Amino acid sequence: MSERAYNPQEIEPRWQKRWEDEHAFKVEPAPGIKKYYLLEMLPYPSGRIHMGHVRNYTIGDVAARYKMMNGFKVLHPMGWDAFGMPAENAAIKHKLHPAKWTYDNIAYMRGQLKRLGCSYDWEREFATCDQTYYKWEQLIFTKMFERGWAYKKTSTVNWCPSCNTVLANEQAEGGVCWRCDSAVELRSMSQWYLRITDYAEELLRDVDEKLTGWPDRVRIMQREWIGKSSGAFVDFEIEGRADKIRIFTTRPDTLFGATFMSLAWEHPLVEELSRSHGRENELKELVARASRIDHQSRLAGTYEKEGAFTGAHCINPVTGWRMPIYAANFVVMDYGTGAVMAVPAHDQRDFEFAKKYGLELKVVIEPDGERLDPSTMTAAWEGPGTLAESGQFTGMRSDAAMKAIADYLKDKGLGGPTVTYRLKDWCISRQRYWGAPIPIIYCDSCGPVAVPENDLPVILPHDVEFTGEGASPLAKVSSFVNAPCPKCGGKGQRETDTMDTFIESSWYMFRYSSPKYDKGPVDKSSVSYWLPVDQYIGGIEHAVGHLIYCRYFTKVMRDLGLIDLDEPVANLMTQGMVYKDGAKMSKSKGNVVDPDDMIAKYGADAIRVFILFASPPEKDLEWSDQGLEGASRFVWRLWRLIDSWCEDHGGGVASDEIARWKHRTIKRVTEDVERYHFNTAIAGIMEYVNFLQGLDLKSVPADAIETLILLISPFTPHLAEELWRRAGRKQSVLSESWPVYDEGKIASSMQTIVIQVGGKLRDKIEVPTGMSDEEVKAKALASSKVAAAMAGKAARKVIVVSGKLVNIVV
RNA sequence: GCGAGGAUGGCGGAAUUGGCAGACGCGCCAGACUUAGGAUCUGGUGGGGAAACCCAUGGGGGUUCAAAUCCCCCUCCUCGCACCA
Repeated sequence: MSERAYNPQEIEPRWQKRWEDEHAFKVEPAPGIKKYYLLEMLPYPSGRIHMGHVRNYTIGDVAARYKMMNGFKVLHPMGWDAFGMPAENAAIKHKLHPAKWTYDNIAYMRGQLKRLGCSYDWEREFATCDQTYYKWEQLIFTKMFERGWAYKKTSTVNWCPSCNTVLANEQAEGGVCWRCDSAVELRSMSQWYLRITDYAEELLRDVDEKLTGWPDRVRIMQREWIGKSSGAFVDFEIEGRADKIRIFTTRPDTLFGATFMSLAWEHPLVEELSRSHGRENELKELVARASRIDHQSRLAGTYEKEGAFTGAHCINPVTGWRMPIYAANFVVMDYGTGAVMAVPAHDQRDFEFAKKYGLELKVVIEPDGERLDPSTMTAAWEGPGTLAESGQFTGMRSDAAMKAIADYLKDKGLGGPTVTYRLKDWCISRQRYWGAPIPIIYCDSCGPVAVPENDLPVILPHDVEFTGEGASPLAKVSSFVNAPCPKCGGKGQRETDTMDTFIESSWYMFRYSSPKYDKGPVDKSSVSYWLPVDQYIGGIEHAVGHLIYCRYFTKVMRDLGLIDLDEPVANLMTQGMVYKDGAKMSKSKGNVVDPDDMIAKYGADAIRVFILFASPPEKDLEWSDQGLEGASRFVWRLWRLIDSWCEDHGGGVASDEIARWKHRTIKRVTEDVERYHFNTAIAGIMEYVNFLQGLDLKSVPADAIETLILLISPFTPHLAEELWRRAGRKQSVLSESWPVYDEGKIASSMQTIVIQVGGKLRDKIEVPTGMSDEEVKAKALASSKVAAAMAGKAARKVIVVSGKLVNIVV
């Protein structure tokens, strides 16, 4: 056998260069031709790609190449989510400028992606830290500001008193600073917010109506994240004061049973009420303990419910009951209004609290067939029932009373029906350098003013000192800070916070449609051709964050008139993680497998085969060096088979059997690729290869081999191109059509029928295809094995499944 | 606690509609070629049994001629949410 050794280290770079030189993956809109937008989630340029990236991009690349061969114009772009903290940390630690660190990383990682052989249109590449990108993001922000969709509000941030800096939540886990382990403090700061809650209802509705191509798991997570809850609000008068306490409840039917009031300890009224009643010491102790409850025990619910009486009372608006006002550690400030009317007889938390502090219970819902006695109850009754001691509503069913009481409150001006969302407005201020500057100038006389479009972008200044201390690094750059007011020309100071990097990744999929467009964020006609994304692929970890924000931005951009689209992504796939030795790959565990090493040793095609074959895309994948060896062996086998055939083939004529195998394999691989079952698609190709290997290659016709090359091309693109030329073809496999199967050629003249007796396999017979059920039944009953199994008993019933099986019931 | 998903050989996994359980691959065993094999090729490989056969898809029950697949109960694992009023 004369054979040339398979040499991926030579073949792969050669084909990668050729694709690049020939702009093989460059696409432009072609009206009238079907398009396909395939997108993988924007990577952060951390330095090197990891196996999770390899998996993500390999899955995407197979789908992209498959669609190309099916005649689609495929938009398959790649770029960089380039702003963010790691760049700044590198600057602090290694004295590298974040821009240099970032662009160096991008250059290296771009090379890695090219070595994987992915089919990206590199001419559309951009980094989100490019001025030409964030300029348009700043424009979108100013338009939102002008409409009141972006606003400032005071809220708390994590502050490390030792490092003298603001910490992100992930840097303050467990309430300690990630760098120095000091206890983290909370500080009030004025920050920018986006009114995502204005879109809560539409975001929720479209989860059901428009995200039909998304996994249910993600849709459920989004629904819960938005967290819509219907109920009523009620205003309670405070004794001796003009202001009121507003509460939200999902159980207005229990209003007549409200006997005290619970406020979050951060509630603005708590301190004032306690002070005016001389009870600030008691409150201080509660706050000291409550603010120390860490995230872990809050989740586990392992801390005790406790509270502090403020000394003040409010009045139940329907009963006139004097309700003591407590600060309670289990009421959270950032849901509803941070105030809860306590109904101890019908809410378990309130029940426990009332027992601890000796507060009164009032039963207002009687369960069916049972009478509740406040003095002997051991738990709250939270179920439905008939209203008792509830004025005009007494005797009404609780479900009907919910609406009736809410409507009554509205009539009397005491409250009314309302809905509450768990979703909160999006805080986008970051006290960081490496982000897009928020384009606002504070003027002493005009207040905050948006930077006009002509003055955009507000460029991030290059020369900044990175100490890791202080609040916003930009605040120390006077040349940046001082700027005239765009309105009155007077003295002004720039906003020195930068934007959350989730903003960049919220609209990049639109920018890819017209990445060089310089008259606005996007060219509307390009967006209408390419969008929505037909297939989006990425990690499940973005199920609520990124995937809600980009949906929100789509609606905002639509309402700003920039695009005509309600949802950015038609179909979503969330791929599983890559593990090694049962754990997520990480430097600290020392179980990282470096893609570069593997490419150098086995070639990209072998890695692609391994990663696709080892597990279906949605499931987690366990890395296996032996599995990779096996994939590599298969690639070698493919090479040898086809190479040997090219060396010496005798113009064979297709036998029925070869044709049957060919068409059957095309069918199987096509159907499996369509539903993203790449592991079984590859298994099907392996079986075909096993079959061909058993033949005298001289008898194998060209179409059998050519079909094989085309079928493997999305999986092992370099190998396919090389072998395609070897087989005498001049054009790239990319310009070939995906093979088509002929159902008529798949059918065999004989078929195997399984014979069961009492549901157990007893024999198999070969019959001509299309034999009638009656004849098959007769043949089955004639089998000697069947006779033995029946042991002389008569058949009570015979079930025949055409072309498949006969089951004889005795 | 609530919600979602899952459990199939030594391992990864397959079985599209209820119809031959274990495709394909890894590993392992045997053989061929070989100075050599961690290369390549051939064959074997769920468990028990000499065999006929029997047992087997986390455990238990059920529906059905027929169940990995449908229904009920239970165990364990993974993920998400969580004092949300």
